[in-house]
Amino acid sequence: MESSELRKAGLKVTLPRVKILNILEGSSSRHHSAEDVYKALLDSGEDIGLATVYRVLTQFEAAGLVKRHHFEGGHSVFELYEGTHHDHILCIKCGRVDEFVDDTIEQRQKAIASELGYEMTDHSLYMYGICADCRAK
Amino acid sequence: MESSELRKAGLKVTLPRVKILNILEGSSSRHHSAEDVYKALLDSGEDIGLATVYRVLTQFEAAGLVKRHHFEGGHSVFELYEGTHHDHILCIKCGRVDEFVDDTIEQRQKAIASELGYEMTDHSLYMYGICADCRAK
DNA sequence: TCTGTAGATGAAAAAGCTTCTCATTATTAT
DNA sequence: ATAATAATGAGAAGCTTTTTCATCTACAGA
Repeated sequence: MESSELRKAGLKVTLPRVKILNILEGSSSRHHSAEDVYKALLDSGEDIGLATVYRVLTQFEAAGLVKRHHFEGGHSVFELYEGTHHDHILCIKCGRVDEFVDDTIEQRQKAIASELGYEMTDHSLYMYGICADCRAK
Repeated sequence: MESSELRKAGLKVTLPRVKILNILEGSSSRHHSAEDVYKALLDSGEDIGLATVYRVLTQFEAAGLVKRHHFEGGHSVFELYEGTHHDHILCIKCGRVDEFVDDTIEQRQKAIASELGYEMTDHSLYMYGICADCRAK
């Protein structure tokens, strides 16, 4: 059960945190805005405030349970972190998101960071385009 | 003079637009938030509203004079577009920004987009880390 | 050069998204 | 069970950015 994940993260096991974790784990889509999570909570009859959703997601991020992305458009998107880094490509028409990993790119990034004297802590690669479905229309 | 750039972009040559273009062109730093530009205008004695700064920067972006970046931290950063794409690495301690281009990465990106069925319209790679200076401290 | 009109501006209000405040409530170690 | 500590909800507040609207300006044509 999820409580162990929460305990491991040093977080008290509370109803909001369990419910939010449920939503992140048991949803067909992998990327959620805070608003998405909040609406899903309302839909399932939970009376949890938006402030709590933001707080909990931020804590989850700090605990490494969740990764926060800054897709274009201003708002944050959260994704369960499952131990594997990957990058994203988004369709600007329909919002579809695909994920990928490319070792060549990963290695060049590391090399570039150290060439420039940086100790890399994070990196994010977003590509934007029009997906096959939208082009077919 | 700058008026030709504005005319070429189909924009009337107005004082706010000329001044803002001046700031973008004649500044030591290449990356500016809207607030930065606004403050620079105030400092040089111009009485131009923040709303106009945003409007003008957005128009410049649409006209291809400027590129908008979404660095982490919520707000947009604008950079004069000089015909060459490049990516960024940012120091999370001091805010320093370095730029780089890597053909290997560029080509892998194109390949990945088409493998996934996308027609790529844009891409952005941001790396975050601690620069040499900050590590030395 | 004058003038009309489409377009640009400033100020303030509004709109998102996100965080903070604080009184109340729930969790957990004892 | 209880005390101490942390979490929650509701609303206010904060930030960045956009919109509204009345006023003003650039510039094409007379």
